[in-house]
Amino acid sequence: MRIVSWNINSVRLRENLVLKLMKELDPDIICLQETKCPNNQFPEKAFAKAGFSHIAKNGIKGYHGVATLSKHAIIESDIVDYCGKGDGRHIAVTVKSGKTAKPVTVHNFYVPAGGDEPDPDINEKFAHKLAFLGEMQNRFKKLKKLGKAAGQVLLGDLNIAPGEHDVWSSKQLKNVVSHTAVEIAELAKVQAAAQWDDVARRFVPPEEKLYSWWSYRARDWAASDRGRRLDHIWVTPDLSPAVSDYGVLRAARGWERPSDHAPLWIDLKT
DNA sequence: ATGGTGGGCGCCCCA
Repeated sequence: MRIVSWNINSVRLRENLVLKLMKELDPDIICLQETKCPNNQFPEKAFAKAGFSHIAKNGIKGYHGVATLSKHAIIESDIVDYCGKGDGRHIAVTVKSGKTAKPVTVHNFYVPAGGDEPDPDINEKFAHKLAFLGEMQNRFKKLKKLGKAAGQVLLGDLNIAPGEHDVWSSKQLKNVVSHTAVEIAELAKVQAAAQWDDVARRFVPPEEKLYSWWSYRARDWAASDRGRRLDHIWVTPDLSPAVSDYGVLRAARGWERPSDHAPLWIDLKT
C-alpha cells in the first residue's frame, strides 16, 4: 500500500495537480493539507472518477483544512479538535486494503505554522503551535498507555524541520520559526510519546540534505535549493519492518503553478 | 538588512 502526504495549498486551484500525482505515483491513500476548501465545495467527483471514491475531510473556509482520499473503503474516521479552535488540522481514517490485510489508521495533521517571532509570550501563533504539539503528546501518550499505539501512521505538514540536514543552513535558521530548539524539543516529545519511527531517515542517510518545502519567494527555488523538511511520515514500531520504501517527489515542486510543498510517500506491506 | 511570492477573501488575513 502506497501512502502519500502533500500540502496542496488550495485543493480547488490545484485539483489537476492532485490528478497528476495519482497518475505519477499510483497511491492507495492521499493525505492533503491546506485544502482551504469548505467540505461542501470539495472536488469529490473528479477524485472519485480517478479511483479515490472514499474521502474524509475536515475543511474550513479560507484557511488550513485537511482531507484524506482513499481507493479502499474507509471503515472509520475521526476528527480531533486541537486547542478548541474549530480548525481543520486533523483527520484520522482507518483503512483495510484487502480481506487478509490488517487495518491501518492514518493520522493526517496540519500543525500551525507559528508566525514569525519564536516567542510564545509575544506571538500567540507560536504559543498556539507549542500548545498544539503539547496536545499531540498527551493524545499519543494515552494511546500508548492503552496499548493501542500500533497499526498507525502519523503524517502531514508538521511545520518543523528537526535535523541539521533537514534545512539548508541549520546555523542561519536556528532562530527562524520551524527550526528553533524549543519546537524541535516539542516535536521530539510527540515522537517519543508513541515511539513513532521517522522512516525518512532510514531511506535517506541523516547527513544527506532532505527537503519537502521550498519558499515561493526564491527567484529560482531549484537553483538556490534553500529548502526545509517540514513534512513527515511516521509509523508505529510494529509497522517499521513493513515499510519498504520512502521518497519525496521533488519534481512536483516544478510543476505548473505548484504548491510550495512536494508530496512524500511510503510503501507499506499490509 | 530587507524583501521577495502565492493562496483565499473581500478592502487584509495567512503561509
